[in-house]
Amino acid sequence: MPELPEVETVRRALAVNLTGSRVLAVRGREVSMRRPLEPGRLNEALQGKRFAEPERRGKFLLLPVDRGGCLLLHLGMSGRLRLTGPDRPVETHTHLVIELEDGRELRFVDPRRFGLAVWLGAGGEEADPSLARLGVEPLDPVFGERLPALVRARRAPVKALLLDQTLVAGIGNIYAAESLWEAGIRPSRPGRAISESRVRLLAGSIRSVLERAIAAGGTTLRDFAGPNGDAGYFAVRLQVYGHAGRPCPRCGQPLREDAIAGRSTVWCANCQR
DNA sequence: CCAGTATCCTGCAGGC
DNA sequence: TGCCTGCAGGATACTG
Repeated sequence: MPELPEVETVRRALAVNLTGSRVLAVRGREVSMRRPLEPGRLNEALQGKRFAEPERRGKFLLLPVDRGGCLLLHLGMSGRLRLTGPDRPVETHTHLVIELEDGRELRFVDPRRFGLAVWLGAGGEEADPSLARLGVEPLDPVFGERLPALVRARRAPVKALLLDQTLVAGIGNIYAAESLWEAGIRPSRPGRAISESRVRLLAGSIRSVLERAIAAGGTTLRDFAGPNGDAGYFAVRLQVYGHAGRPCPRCGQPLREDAIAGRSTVWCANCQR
C-alpha cells in the first residue's frame, strides 16, 4: 500500500512509536527480494543501536540509528510494517523481525517480495544507487518551479513521466491518476505538448492530492501499533482510481480505463484534454 | 538517450 | 465447488 502518502503516514507513526527504542536482535530468513534480504548482516549492524527520527525519500523509508547508518526500507507493492507486542500472531510472509528492548517487535511483511530492506552505512543517500537517482520531492517548495522543465523536455505520456522516480520521487499509479484528473490533463498527452502554465497547475494538483491523502492517513496513526495496523489507505476518498465505468465526479460522463505506460489508467475523456 | 515491454512474486476476483 | 486467467499500489533490465 505504498505511495508517498502511505510511506509518509508510516514514517510519522514510527516517529512517534519507534524513535528512541533500542534493538535487541534482528532475525529473519535469507529470502530473495528486490535485493537479497540478509538478516544476519542487518543484525550485526543494528544490534544494540537506538532508532533516531525516521526519514522519507520518495517511497523509501530511512530508519537511522545512533552512531550512524540506517535501515533502508521500500514496501514495494505489498509491503507493510507492524509494530506490535511479541505475542501477536506472526503473519505469513513476515520476512524480518526486529526485536526491541521494550519487548515489542517491528515486523516487515511483504507477500510479493518486491520490497527492500538493506543496511545503509556511512555515506547516506549517495551510497545507494536507487536513492541517489531519485528526482524532486513533490512536497519540496521547488517542485512547482522544476516540474515544467522536466515534463516539457520529454515526449512520453505525461503519466509515464509522473511515474518515473528519477524525475519525481513518490508518485505511483493511484496518485498519478488522481492528480491528472484534478488538473484536467489527459494521461496520454506527451509531456512536451503541455503548456508551462498547465504543468504548473498540475504541480499544484499533485501537491494538493498528496497532502490531502497524508492528512487522511494521519487519522489512523493511533491504530498503527495495534492489531489493525493498516495505515490509512482506505481513508482517502479517491475520485477516479478504481472507479472505471462510474460517472466522473466533475461532469458525470463515464470514466474510461486504458493502459498507459503499461499501467491501468482511469480518466475522463470529457474533462481531461 | 528515449520509449515501451517483460519480469520478479503472491493473492485474489471473476469467468467457466 | 474448483480450476484457470489476468490483474494488483513498483522498479528495473532489457529491446528496438
